[in-house]
Amino acid sequence: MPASKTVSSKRAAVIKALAHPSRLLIAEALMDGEMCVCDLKDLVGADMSTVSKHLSMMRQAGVLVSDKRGLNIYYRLACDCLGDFLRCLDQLAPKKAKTKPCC
Amino acid sequence: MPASKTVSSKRAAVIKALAHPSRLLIAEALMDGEMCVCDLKDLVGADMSTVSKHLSMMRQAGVLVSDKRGLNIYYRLACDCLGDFLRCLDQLAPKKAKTKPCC
DNA sequence: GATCTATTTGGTTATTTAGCCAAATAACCA
DNA sequence: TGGTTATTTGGCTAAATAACCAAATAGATC
Repeated sequence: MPASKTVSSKRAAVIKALAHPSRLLIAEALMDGEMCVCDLKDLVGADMSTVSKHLSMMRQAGVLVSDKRGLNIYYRLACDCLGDFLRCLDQLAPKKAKTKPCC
Repeated sequence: MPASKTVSSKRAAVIKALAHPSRLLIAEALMDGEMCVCDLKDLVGADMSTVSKHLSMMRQAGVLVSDKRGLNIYYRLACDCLGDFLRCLDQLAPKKAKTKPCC
């Protein structure tokens, strides 16, 4: 496997961690600050075990960081740059239709 | 389905278009300028039909734009902002290990 | 019009992913 | 200690994805 491909694999794993509606929703919500799993479960509207698996996948990819306090586990974005990342996204997939698709 | 979720679905589709080693490799290569399918096939090292399906998926997501000239079809990035997007990625998934994972 | 070339499309198969339920774990409180 | 709450893990099934091959399409060129 060429070096350029293994690099792309690592990077693709990070992107994949955001490439699901629920996971992206979680990432967007965490831009405003940390949240615990039960709050994220309410946000996503899925089984807590499902949300938990999304979260551990995002943590493993390096996108999220977790922190246990009392009974709750709080998750937050690992990197501020994710905000820019998501804003770039809006240029490609705008919430409201524009005359030109991008840029 | 809540509005925030449909928005996340559209955005997730864009991210998904980059969330595969071959597709990311393609996007990275296209940062240097347009390429035709047969060149991208050599880059990725997969069957041309496989590459073609990746490309049409990326085009549908709004990430790529294509342009037919003569017998060839040339693909290029739809948006310059993708460069920033990928650079942010490097902070989360660096090519070389850093002491701290991010930021 | 026939043929060549580049690309896409359709079909099939193997693999991966996402979801839920039930059970396990871990921390707190009585 | 035993119970309660929050979260994770394991197991299973259904759905989505990626890969290949073969066939179809669409332009060039003869």
